Amino acid sequence: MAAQHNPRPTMRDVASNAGVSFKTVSRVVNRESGVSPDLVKRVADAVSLLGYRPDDRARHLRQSGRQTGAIGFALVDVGNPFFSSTLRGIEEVARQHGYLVLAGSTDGDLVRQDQLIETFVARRVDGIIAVPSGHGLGVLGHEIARGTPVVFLDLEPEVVTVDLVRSDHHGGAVLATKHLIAHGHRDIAFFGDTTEIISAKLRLTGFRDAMQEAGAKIGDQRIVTGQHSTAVWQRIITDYLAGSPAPTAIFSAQNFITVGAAHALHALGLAHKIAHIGFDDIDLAALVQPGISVVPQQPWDLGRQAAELLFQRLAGSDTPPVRQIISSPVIARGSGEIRPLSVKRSKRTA
Amino acid sequence: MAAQHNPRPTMRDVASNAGVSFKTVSRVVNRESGVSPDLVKRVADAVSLLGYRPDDRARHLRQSGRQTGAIGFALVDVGNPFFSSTLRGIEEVARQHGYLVLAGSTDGDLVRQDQLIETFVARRVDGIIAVPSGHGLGVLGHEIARGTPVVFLDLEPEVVTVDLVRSDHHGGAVLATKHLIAHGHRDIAFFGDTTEIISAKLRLTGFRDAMQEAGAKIGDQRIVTGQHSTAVWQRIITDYLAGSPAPTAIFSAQNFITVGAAHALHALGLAHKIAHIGFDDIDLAALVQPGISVVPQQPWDLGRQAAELLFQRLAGSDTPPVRQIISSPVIARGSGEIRPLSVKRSKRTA
DNA sequence: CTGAAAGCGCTTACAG
DNA sequence: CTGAAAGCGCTTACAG
Repeated sequence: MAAQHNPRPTMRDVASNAGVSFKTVSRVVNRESGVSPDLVKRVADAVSLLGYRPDDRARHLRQSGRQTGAIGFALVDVGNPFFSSTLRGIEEVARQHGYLVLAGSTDGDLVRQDQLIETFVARRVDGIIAVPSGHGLGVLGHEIARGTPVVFLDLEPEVVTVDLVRSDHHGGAVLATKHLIAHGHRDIAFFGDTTEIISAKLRLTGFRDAMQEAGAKIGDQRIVTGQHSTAVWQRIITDYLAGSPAPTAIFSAQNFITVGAAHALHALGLAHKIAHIGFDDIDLAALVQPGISVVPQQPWDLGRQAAELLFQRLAGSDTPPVRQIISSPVIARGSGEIRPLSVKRSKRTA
Repeated sequence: MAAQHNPRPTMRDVASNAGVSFKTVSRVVNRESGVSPDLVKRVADAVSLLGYRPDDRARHLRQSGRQTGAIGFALVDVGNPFFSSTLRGIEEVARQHGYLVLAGSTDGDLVRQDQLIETFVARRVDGIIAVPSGHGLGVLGHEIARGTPVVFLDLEPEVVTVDLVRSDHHGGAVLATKHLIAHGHRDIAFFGDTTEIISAKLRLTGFRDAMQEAGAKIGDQRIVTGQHSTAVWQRIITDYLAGSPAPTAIFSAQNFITVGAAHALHALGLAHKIAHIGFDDIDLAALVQPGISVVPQQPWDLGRQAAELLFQRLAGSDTPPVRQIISSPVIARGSGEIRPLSVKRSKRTA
């Protein structure tokens, strides 16, 4: 049934081929000193003849309590460039330490997150980096309580007892909103991820806070949140802007939403009329007319730093939990500097 | 030293807590039938009290020869959206089968690829999906010979004895080149990945073939290949176009290069003068002025299909190797339809 | 329905 | 310098 034709050779197979005890094979494979050159050669020959590869599972089993050389990374969606860049950053650090990264997408769903964490635990990863679901910690909470080294990335649950690296979601959203306000806007629409995602909630709160500080009212329909693809966001925002009283500016609080919003604005011919700022940078944002202003993140650095923190824990550090919160200034490219139309509520149809 | 404070409970710990033999714990944990409800309850309570999690490594060890529930994916760079979308597609299929995906970046380097494959093998993955390095198969070749199910993705080594899923690199490049030729171009510059990458070589060959078929000569300096970041490509292409005799059109044969090329063209004010077509689609390509014409790929589908093939092998299929080669037509958005300037070689400086 | 024995492929003590 | 024994945490036969 299985495509595995011939079973893999074991140490015993190598040993009998080389005419030594399998303990000697173990010594040679692990490059322990004190084996006669003659035997080393014979074993090495047998290893390459048979194509022997040690089984890490068996190896780690006996070394119970020692490290297994793998860490897990539970992220929201590897298909999102933000998270995949983050993964790449983690991978680089892990590789320097000789570690493998097990990664999986949760889509922000606690059930999927729990499945993933269980899988990591079943394989006895040495530590976990996680973008925790807004629905709770689930199994991850047990692992933290048990003492498994965990670092949170991007998101921050209410109670944090472990290391954390994330962007300043609230502060970034405040900056973005203030940027629009400074350019004369008071009627701004906010499009963001579902507030079940912690970072999305923080960004929304930042928007509200900045608006309130400026004494600007947020109309009933001005906040739209949800979990959608770029294409769906484009449709939602197109319908929104084509509908009655359009805002003078929009704030798209996530990379896919920003792409959708840009498409909507262009399709409606409003790209030069309605101001637009995004959270998270995207390719080609500088080349669109007008360029899309954003508050960027540094996903690669976030990943690197999270991994550095995790490996410090794995090395035995027991300092109090670290909180690294990274801010970035607005990148002004044009779309965020459009001033409100003097004639408000210009009528337009798609 | 290790942050692992209290060691994980084992089946024996659960057994002594529940007052049963550890074999009974094994039965309950594996939901085997024929355990009295009373014992099931006592064991279940002990499991949750102690926070017992079975150790998959030990489990698989005894089930020698059976499947371990993990597959490996050796890709070039998870930070590249093309590959991360591919990974996401694989992940979806793997999840349906209850499998975990171990993924890692090779950067096209055979040494890194070998390290990664060795790691996969040491963990006894059931199968491997790989974007093989142009420098050879290395350890992967041994694994294929040994009978490990392997599927190639995106790239195709010279000798293929396993399943393969990839885009039609040569045909896509021919289409792109013909598209430019059909719009009057004969002097086209090609920017591509290093030809050590198999797909890059195929794309270059497609370019050459289409040019030759049209009777167009390729000038000495018209082919530029290398392995660079977007920013470096931008600089290279800027310098190239700012230098003497610029081509009337350019073909950027990879997503990062396309982004770099677009930036270069815009910075030089040539975006409306020199035609441009890319291989692989990118976000916002339709919104730039002019829109960037491309031959797209479907990375998500490539991943899904590769995974489907692998799981068929894991289920025991032993049909001859499958070759799935996917083509896409040109998406014309403007940049690829620019006609050559009547006044050739307009002098411009950056 | 429940359990004691043997073994998966290795490493860790212990002998010689 | 080399090897026979015991054990890692489980599952697979085999007893009762």
